[in-house]
Amino acid sequence: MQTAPELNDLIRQRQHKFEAYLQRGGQRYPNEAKPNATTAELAARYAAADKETLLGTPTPLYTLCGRVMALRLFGKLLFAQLQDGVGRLQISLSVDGSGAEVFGLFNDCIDLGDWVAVTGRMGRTNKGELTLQVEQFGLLAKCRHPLPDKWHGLEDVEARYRQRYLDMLVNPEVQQVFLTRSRMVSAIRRFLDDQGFVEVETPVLQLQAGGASARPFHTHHNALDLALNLRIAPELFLKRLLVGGMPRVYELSRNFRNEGISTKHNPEFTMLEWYMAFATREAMMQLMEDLLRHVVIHLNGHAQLAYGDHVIDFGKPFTRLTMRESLLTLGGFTEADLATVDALTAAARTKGVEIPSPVSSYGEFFQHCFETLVEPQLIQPTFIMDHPIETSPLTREHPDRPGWTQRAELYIAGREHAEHYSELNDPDDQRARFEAQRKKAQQGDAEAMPFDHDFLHALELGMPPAGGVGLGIDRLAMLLTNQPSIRDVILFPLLRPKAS
RNA sequence: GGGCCGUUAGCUCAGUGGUAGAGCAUCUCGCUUUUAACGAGAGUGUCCACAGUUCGAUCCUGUGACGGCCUACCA
Repeated sequence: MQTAPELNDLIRQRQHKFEAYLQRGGQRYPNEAKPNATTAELAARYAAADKETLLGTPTPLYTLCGRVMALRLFGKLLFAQLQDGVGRLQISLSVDGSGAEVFGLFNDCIDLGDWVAVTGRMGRTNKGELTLQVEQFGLLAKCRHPLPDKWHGLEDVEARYRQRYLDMLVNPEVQQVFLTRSRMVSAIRRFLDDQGFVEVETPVLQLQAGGASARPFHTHHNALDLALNLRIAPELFLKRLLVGGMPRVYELSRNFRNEGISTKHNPEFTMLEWYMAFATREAMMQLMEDLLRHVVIHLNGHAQLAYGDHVIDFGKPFTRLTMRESLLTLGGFTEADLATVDALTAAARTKGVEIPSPVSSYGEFFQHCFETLVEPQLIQPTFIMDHPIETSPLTREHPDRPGWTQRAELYIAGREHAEHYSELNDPDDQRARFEAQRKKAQQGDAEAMPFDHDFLHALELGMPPAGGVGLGIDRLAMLLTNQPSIRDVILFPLLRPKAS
């Protein structure tokens, strides 16, 4: 919300209270506040202390710093809730206990939302509530705007995303989501580090945005007068590091794709990619399974994760199906249906699959059938292997299954979460695929991958056989925090600016 | 990009073709043990914007802005 040029009454009242506080000797935005405890520490330390004990042997003086989040006034006594980022604790001020001057200053000048430092001793009320009995206080930072409803909080999703700070301060559970996300990322890093991987950082600003099929964001470097793109994937740089002799590397980083926004897509998103020399797709699948099981148990305490209406079990071995097998078992197709594109089209039509016109290649339509009929059923972690070569232009062909590739995608909760490959390291093959992409670009495909001569040069020096993985961090965070939209696990999701 | 829905007080929401209400928050008064404290009283609005229809529009119609959900591209 922009501050209106004319202050409304609620804002003016708060300013008047701030001015009154200053006139009565209060300090303006002091910098030296020093808490010696937190609400959570005191609640834990005195959890067992009863009222008489606290009265009989006074506790040390504690100073807490936090926001005033609730006020209950009884003439010469008041209770407030102090929120300090780790918890909430009741505080009280009274004419008897704090003195008329201190009580009056607080009562007259402190509003909901103000940051205060309060000093006092612990006690219990008649109802048994642990309470810091305040003897001195100071205003640290004034809250100059009225806060949302104490009961409902801030529910307007647009306001929550635009003003995440406000969302977090009135909806403390939002902080938990991002705390979980942070712990998840730490756990992933530790797991890979323990496996001998090295975390690296490769360019975000790239001459050519390669490594995926997506439209990039364009930018410009002034001093070099150079057109640059924000990366869409780190892949081609990480593979260069394999050439350079680093056998296990990963990058956990932001990527940028100039595409639509949805509950599953944000234009900037976080992806983990790792590459491991002398490893195959199968080894990558196993490592991914081990990683996810480790992270879920580490964060959750056990391997079963509630997500929406489902309970997802990371404890059992993940299901592994070729895409073809999944169409037979879960898609309801017969061997005969899968024999030709015409048979597949006819069978798909009876199942209500939308038929593109003209019907695409066998492989593209095959994958279309998979996405429509099978993907929504893949709630429990499932690896889908051997994609058609038509939909996987940069992947090794399967040595035993011509027309199919050594690729595997991990599906959880009906969504794609990770990709696993036996990486292509034959420079002649790679050159041919770059040529094919160049043709697509010339035909107007804005997502075709640019021809990367330097990458090809690196491959010509020899890249060891390797496995590679990409894992969507935001989507994993959605799973672990039980959030339905990617915007709920991104602190500041991209929104259109409001017209002023 | 397409479809559907939404936008009313600081917040959460009702509501009406005759210029609008509740709860919380705010203000005043009372109150020294509350837990969404309570009691009495008060104030609070560009009803998203613009245009049209109408004697009269917050309400009906159109256009636009922003958001949500679905869909498309994709991870």
